[in-house]
Amino acid sequence: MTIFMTMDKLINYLLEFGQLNQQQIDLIKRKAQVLELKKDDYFSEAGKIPKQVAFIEKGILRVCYYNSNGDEITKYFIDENNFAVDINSFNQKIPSSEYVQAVTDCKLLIFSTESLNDLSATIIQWDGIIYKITEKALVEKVNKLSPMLAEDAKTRYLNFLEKFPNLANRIPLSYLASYLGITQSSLSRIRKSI
Amino acid sequence: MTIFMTMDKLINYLLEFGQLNQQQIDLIKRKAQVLELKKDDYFSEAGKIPKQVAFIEKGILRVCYYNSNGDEITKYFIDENNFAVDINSFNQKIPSSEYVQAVTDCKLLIFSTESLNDLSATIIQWDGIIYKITEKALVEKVNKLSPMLAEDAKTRYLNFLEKFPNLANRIPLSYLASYLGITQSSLSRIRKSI
DNA sequence: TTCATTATTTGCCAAATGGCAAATGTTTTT
DNA sequence: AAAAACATTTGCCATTTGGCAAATAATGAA
Repeated sequence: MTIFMTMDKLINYLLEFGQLNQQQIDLIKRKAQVLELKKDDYFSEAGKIPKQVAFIEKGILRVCYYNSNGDEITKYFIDENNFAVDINSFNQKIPSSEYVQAVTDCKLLIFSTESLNDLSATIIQWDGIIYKITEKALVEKVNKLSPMLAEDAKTRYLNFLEKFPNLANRIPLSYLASYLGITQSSLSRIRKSI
Repeated sequence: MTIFMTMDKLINYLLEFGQLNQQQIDLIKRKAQVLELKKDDYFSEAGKIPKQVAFIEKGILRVCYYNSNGDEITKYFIDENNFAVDINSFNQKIPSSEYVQAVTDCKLLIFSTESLNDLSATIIQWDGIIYKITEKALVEKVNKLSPMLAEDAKTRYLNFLEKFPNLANRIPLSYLASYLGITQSSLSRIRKSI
């Protein structure tokens, strides 16, 4: 084991969206920092201006917020091989209204604002790659959410189980219930019925 | 009235996302074409590769698709001062799975793939502006859909009424019901209860 | 281990929504 | 105008989900 990490997942992921030569890849690796989060740790918090973007190499994060009613709502879960950031707050440099929290132990590769600026200035394809990644992630979220409206809660739960096997019983009911748009009691009954 | 259209809405909209000089503005205007759609006309159809992007200067479009059950689902409505396109299919040049249809008479400004390429090649800020617009539109869609899951159908209907006053009674029940994720009968009853 | 705290399940009943078919209303065609 | 086609409303009843509180289970602290 050397001090040079492979960061294979990150690099392979980036290469899906554009070409990079070895020199560029090395630069990207130098700019990334490893951050390990324990279950329940926060990656970023509401009220703060996000200063980092995370690539999830291992583990699962969730994005949540408090609605006008004071209820904590899980907006979505993000799993391995995806970037996590409140994109709006990050770009506009305004305080986030969301929390990003580890729901399992996580290994993240993080990029600071400055690192991203450097990469953007040095690697000509960088902005295009980031643009494609962002767009794809957002389109996926819309396409995921949209049909959920028409599904009943049981179907939504089963789809969640399919996407995140093993997770359902390791996170608080409240996380999952609010993501599914139902009460904890209802989720508990749905669980029992399966 | 000269042959030079003002296209003020489009230009003002673009200027929200970046600076453009007069020469660039004139070029953009020359690349845009006016397209008037009658209520119920399609701007683009599932199965075809989208070759145009539309800016809605007047009117309202809806994006819809058929789910695995064969039901026609309205994914969302798009109103004035927004761009409309199946971004995924457009960028990847793959057949769309969605229809984009006028739900009122519309006046659109359309850009062809070639025009957009020209603009991208000529106006240095173009890609950045389009990127910001795309990102904002997608983030808005996610932020709109996400809380709908937890709302009851009546609340979703009232929110729709607020955003699109006057539209609810001018479009088929089925468009609205499928957007709200409920049956037509339920929507009819909700209407009556208000 | 025991107690205290927190999370989950359950019972009970009310409210929301769906499914289906018939009735009514509207639009289009002939 | 009459008929046909289509859209919306309504009745009836089943199913889903919510609200609330109590019971039970799981977790963490003393």
